[in-house]
Amino acid sequence: MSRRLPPLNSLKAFEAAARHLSFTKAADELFVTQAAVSHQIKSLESFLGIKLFLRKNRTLLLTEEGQGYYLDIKDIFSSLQDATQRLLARGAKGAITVALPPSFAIQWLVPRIHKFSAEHPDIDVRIKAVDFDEGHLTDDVDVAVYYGKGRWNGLHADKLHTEYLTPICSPMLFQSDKPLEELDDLRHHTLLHDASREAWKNWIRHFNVLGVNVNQGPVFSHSMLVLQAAALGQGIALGHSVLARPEIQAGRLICPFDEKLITRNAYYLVCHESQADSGKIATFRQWVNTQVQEEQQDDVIDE
Amino acid sequence: MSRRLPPLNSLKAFEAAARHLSFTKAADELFVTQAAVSHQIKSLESFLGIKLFLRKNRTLLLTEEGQGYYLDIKDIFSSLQDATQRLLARGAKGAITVALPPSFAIQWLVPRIHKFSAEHPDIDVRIKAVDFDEGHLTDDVDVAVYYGKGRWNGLHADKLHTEYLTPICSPMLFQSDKPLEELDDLRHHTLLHDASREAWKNWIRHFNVLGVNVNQGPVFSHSMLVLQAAALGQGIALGHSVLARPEIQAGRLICPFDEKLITRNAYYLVCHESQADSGKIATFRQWVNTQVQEEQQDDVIDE
DNA sequence: AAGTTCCATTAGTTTTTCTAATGCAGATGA
DNA sequence: TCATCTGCATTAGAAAAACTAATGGAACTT
Repeated sequence: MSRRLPPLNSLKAFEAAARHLSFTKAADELFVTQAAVSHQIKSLESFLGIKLFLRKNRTLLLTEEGQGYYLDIKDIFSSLQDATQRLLARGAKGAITVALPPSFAIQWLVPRIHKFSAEHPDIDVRIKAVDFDEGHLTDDVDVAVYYGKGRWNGLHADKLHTEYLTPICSPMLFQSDKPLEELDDLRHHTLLHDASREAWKNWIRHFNVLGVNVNQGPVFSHSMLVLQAAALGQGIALGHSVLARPEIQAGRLICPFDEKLITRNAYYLVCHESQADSGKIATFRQWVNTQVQEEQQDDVIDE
Repeated sequence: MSRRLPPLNSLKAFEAAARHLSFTKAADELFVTQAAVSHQIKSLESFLGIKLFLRKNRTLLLTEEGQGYYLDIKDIFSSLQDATQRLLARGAKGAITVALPPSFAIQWLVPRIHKFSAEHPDIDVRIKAVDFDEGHLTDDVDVAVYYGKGRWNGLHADKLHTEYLTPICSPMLFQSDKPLEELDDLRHHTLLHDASREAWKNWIRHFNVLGVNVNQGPVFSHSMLVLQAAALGQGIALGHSVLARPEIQAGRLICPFDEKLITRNAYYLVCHESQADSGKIATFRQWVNTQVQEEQQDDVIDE
């Protein structure tokens, strides 16, 4: 296939120059200098071996050949514009797949997603709960929620909530005969653990709580299970503020203490850097960020 | 007009990569490395914010969006190809205007131009005789014949004939009673001058001819008039080999001496450098050069 | 398990494109 | 009619884009 195409960037200059019949105006439009346009046109003319413009005294005219070529090129640019527009429109709607840990899905995204769907009926959201791994941003997943420090290579990450850890338990437990007045009273209670006992261990150490055996109490594989156990009065969990929030607001869980340990990790909404700012992904990111902001403002007002 | 066009050169890479479904093959086609294609595609995808390819294990696939875009882009490139082809075809035929001195037109081009027209019926030749000036390669003149040293700024020049000057006169004069056996006999004859008397002056000096008064004899404004005067037996002209040739061949003029002074100047076919190698101008140049070559070969054989 | 095949990435080079400063020629205008 | 302006061309050098060579990784093949 003999594809001797003209230098494409020169065509851009040619189209503008022919439209304005002025190199200077074309240059303004393209945000370059008049000299740049002059160079480009010259290189196009010399590639084609055909004069496209007649440089008259003070006006610029198209040659016959130039006129004909301009009409063609104009259409071609317009087609390209259309095609690109269609592509972008297509990228702006359709399905978006979100991968995230089940607990975050249940406690945060699912209760809110209907609002997104109402605002953006074009975008069909698919929620894919995955056991946490940080490798889920694959071909069929557009965005994911990761828990971590916010630095992933080649990925764009929006921090969602500033999280803290605080003990939570059923209100029944709080009213029971075992005291829960001060931190040291934790020694009388069962601790409920999430995946490992590290979280409680850090918390206890940080607030210098005495007499607590952190190695006791059941370990659950998922945060949701811990919350469930706590709600059922089986012990005291160390609640993530974000995940526990709905249960606390519903009154099924309470925070017996005011001590809050701000975590170094947080939930992040991540996507490929290159896709962060366009189409449906940008739309989704924007919506999520707005949600989070509104909630954190509410928190401030609550306190 | 919001023209956010994608980077045009990336589109070239995209089209090839999508057609081959392989960056490596696209790179081969475009005579670049695979890395270059990879970069271009990446920049296009990041401009659009949309993944165009799925990089699978060992195969490359277009995404849905990429597929749609490819079909559009393919057509666009093909339109561009067509438009450019049409333009070049148009540049290859149509009218060609030649500006040249009247004498050269009459003695050389006009007698031969019918051959060109026969070989290239698409090209309509227009001959514009102009009094010599070297400024005639303007907008409506495609090629010109200049007399000079062959160096004109920004112009392409093909040397036509190696010229020499030698006295010429009517055969009648040669047979008359005034002798014309050796150079010094020139003193007995009228010299016919072309525009100025410099030419004869140089010739006389170069061959060390004695006793000739160069300041005598009529001066004519055009070479043609000198030839005409010589043919009518009014004196001895200093003939340009190229211009006098037809008259000599026809027997209306003869060269009484063998002394020939090769000129520093010559006739050149000139055109704009940028247009020299394409379209009808290239065709015309090629034809003229062929003519000249054939004639000079004939000359060699004649001698 | 070693060898392939393809694409991605990195750093550095080459090429292209652009700019700033002038030049030039033909209007325009006092 | 002389100075000024407007618009394109040209030049040399700066900036940006494109490309290369080398290397790495992942998933096939043998």
